Amino acid sequence: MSETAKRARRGGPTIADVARHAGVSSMTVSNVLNGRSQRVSEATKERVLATLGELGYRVNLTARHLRTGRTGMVGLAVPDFTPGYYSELADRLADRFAAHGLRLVVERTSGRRSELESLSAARLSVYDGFVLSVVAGDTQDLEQLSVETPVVLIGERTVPARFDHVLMDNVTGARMATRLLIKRGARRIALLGGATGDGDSMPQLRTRGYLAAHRAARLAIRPELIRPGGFRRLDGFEQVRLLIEEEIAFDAVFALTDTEAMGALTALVEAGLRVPDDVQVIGFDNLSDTRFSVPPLSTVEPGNDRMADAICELLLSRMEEDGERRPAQVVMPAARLVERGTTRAG
Amino acid sequence: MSETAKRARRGGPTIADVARHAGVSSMTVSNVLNGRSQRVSEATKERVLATLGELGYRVNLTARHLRTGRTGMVGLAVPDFTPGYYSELADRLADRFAAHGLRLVVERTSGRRSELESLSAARLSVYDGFVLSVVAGDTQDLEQLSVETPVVLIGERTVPARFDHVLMDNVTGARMATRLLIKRGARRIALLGGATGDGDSMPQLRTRGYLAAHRAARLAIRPELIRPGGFRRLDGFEQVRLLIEEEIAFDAVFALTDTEAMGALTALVEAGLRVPDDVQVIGFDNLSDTRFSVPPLSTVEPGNDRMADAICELLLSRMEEDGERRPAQVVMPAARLVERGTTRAG
DNA sequence: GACGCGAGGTTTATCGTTAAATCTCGGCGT
DNA sequence: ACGCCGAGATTTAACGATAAACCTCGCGTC
Repeated sequence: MSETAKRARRGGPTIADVARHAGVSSMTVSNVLNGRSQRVSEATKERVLATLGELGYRVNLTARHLRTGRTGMVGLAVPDFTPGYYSELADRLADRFAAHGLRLVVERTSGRRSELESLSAARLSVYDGFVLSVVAGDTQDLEQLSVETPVVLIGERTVPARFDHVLMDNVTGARMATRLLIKRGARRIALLGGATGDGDSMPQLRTRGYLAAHRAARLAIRPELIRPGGFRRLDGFEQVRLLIEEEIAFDAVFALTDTEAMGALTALVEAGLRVPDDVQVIGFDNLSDTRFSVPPLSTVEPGNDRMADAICELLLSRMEEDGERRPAQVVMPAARLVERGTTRAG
Repeated sequence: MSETAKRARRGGPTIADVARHAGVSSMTVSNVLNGRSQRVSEATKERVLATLGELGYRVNLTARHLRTGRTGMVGLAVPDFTPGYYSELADRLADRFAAHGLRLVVERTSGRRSELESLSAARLSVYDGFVLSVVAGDTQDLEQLSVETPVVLIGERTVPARFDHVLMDNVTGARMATRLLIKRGARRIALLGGATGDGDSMPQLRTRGYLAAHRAARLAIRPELIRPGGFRRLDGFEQVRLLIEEEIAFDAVFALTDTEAMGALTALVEAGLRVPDDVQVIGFDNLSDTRFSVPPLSTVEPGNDRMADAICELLLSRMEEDGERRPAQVVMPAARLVERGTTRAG
């Protein structure tokens, strides 16, 4: 009776229920569940397994977690769910963690708040490990963040030295991209999403590469070609339209992200400009979609697979029994150019 | 000493630690934490709050969950992180649940296994509610799925009547899209991603709408125009290329998803065909990106916002104290045409 | 015959939090 | 003087699973 009431209130049968039905102790059931077969005879094991199936038992992960301290879940915080760099990263990471018996779950760093909200709160306690992208977050907040959950940071910001950190070589990548455009004949390269200043945000770093390539080639920097704004498809589209509308001459576009480059491409086609004959275009990130634009987009491959590998390895090593002691590491794979159809042939 | 050891082993301070430092009982701390201020005097409250900050206490969600049965988390299972439709859905849902103090976390229904893996296992026990898209999953498996966690299904498959279910009007939407193309003069409409047969998978349903519109217009159905395959950008791109290569005449394209339509658009442009003059194009889903293609894509809006509303409402009502009794509901918002630049003007 | 040993169990004590019941004590009505 | 009240706390008992310590035999050994 009280048992029925319990069942109705919440949850299915517990280990104790199974134990009672099978005429054994809870621990024996637990041992069967966890495959500790040395401690259980073949006969009892059979009996327990039968009862397990009969009652439709499901392990309660929350309880197990409280006791063992492991959930088998790794969290990934992304700025938003829209497809692009982070969804591809998520897929890559999910594969890798799955290979280690861990499941990846993705959370959005809620719209307006800083990422830190998603850390500082107790939210982390649910995960065995956490991957956090530091985009808008303030380095300050990170400093005073104390968590026991292993964390790997991704992103370009300078972060406290105690964190493992995986990042792209933004400056070099951007310099390579710009240099390629110059080498292929471009003289007036529009920079979409650019941001000057000596901070270390992604746009600032990539802009720095853009500027460095210009200086190296002794090419004048034209401030009117550095277009600020977001990095979405729409932003690329609008910035190119504005350039044309304002009659600012340009013969190449370096968009800070592939998504933005795709938008730029669209605007160019719409305006009747030929790519790469009239205007060359290059992006950054090497998203899988970029192979299927027209023409296929030239871009910077920031070492996506190596980054995913590194994130996974670093986090796993921290999650091990005594991996806590190892000093924090910084991994920055080399960037590489992918020349496709939006830049002229060498 | 033993306290230090404990701290070092795992986790920060517990309620008990705080209580000891503040010279009160655990319950008093708990009451302060949960804002049950009627039970705590102003003075003690101050003291506890001070100690809380001093020790850097963070609530352990797992323990709370075990005790209260609530996590404050809602799960969403998607087939992949990358496709556009699910990312947009996830963003929509995250906003809505956030407004109710719940956080949405997204899981991938692991690559090859059926979605049911993500349900049948204990994984669900972590969530207060779960949204599951039934794409490849077998209806059979769903039948024998017994969980206490409230679940809302999304997707086109017929599902057991005991589940709340939100779906698109695939047939009508596809019929409307096809009819529009015919009305605008199309006579040979290629169907990308089509699948005949009387199943109720998304492609089959949308194909049914395509066929129905043809019959209604007494327009011959040409089997060579029904192109099977996936629904990604690449698939749309390749199918159009194949059509051209095989010299199959067509004057319109109905792509089963917007993503695929974008790929088709690219291939058409590349082939020098003008849209919508030579070939009209229409997609399905009304992804936000489609506004920024060239020309902007005409498409079918399946009622995305209403679907998100419905999913949220249904799940929330099930999550309430005694919402379990309400009979299961099926919600299917009306589809609506969005005429943009890839179809001719009326 | 005392002892050790290991296979196959069971008991006990938590993990951190909270619902519910219980305690304490000064004030107040009759 | 006695009972009652209620604000402000405390104590107790879970939630479900499991690590660690502890039983209990039957059997082989010196």
